[in-house]
Amino acid sequence: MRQVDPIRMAAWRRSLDAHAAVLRVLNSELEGMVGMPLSWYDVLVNLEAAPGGQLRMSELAERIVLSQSGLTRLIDRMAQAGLVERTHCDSDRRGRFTVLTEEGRQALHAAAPTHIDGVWRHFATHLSDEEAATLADVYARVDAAARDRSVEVVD
Amino acid sequence: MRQVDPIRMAAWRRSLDAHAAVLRVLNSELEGMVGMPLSWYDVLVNLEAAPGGQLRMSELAERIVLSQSGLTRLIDRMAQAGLVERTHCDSDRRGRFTVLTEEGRQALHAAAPTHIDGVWRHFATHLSDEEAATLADVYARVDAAARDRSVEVVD
DNA sequence: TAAGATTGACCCATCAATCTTT
DNA sequence: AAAGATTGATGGGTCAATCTTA
Repeated sequence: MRQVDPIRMAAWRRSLDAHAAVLRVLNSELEGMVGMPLSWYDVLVNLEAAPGGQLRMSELAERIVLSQSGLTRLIDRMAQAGLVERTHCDSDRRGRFTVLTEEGRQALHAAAPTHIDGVWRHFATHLSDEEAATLADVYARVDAAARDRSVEVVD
Repeated sequence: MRQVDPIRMAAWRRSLDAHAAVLRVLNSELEGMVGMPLSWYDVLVNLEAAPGGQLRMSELAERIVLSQSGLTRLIDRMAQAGLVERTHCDSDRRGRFTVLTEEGRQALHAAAPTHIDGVWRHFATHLSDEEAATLADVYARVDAAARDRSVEVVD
């Protein structure tokens, strides 16, 4: 069992609280301005960045860090709202694609300015260039390690 | 409306995903090893650090970034399990205190090694000393700004 | 009237079980 | 039997309304 030094523990606690606080504000602003929860926005962003505007359910679930069942229900609601559609995968008929609709693309573009402005005001404006680079670097490593628990060694 | 440069946006997205992934692992490990969710652990840590092992509901809600109603229900469950008790505040009888019980203190000490070890393996071990100091510093500013939305200026 | 806390109605996520396809 | 996705049961969170005390 390892100990964690005070500086690293402070980094952990501060980042936890700050993330919770920022997420709460961003969610509330996006919901209030364009009536869209942040979880929907994340799905739309990932779909638009994907080739053909479509992703497998399992792939999408992994990207937005959501359980498969949680994603099924999230996509249910978004499909109900017309922002995405489901199609079958020809090569493997167990799988399904979630496809961005034109309406979904427009909703994303309508929401983006509010969201990006919020990220600026509540997060990015507080970082120097060096700090931003450090965060991007650090969290790329942390993220990769947490997602790939098979490399976990008790040490 | 501001734009956010690619480095800061990368810092934001990476930190979001990494936090979600790390929280998921820590929660799962704590739940599996000692049968306690992370939300309970956070409450216990805050109570133990407070003078007299007690905090007002509103104060506790703010610290763990939870709505007041959410906290009421969280404390309901923890009191049911015997880890905390509620008392009334003499000077202002609208308010109530949540007090750490001896059982709660023991549960915290039983859970701490697992949690601290998890924070080390999934987060702290990936940071250099300089990076840890940077994160603690950055998130102290971000947290303060997000909590105090009254200082928010559209700019 | 306002503040602190709680409750009711509702939304959303997870685990375990299930169904289909490989 | 295993993988991809979905469903049922359940736990836990938020907003708006309510109750009590200041």
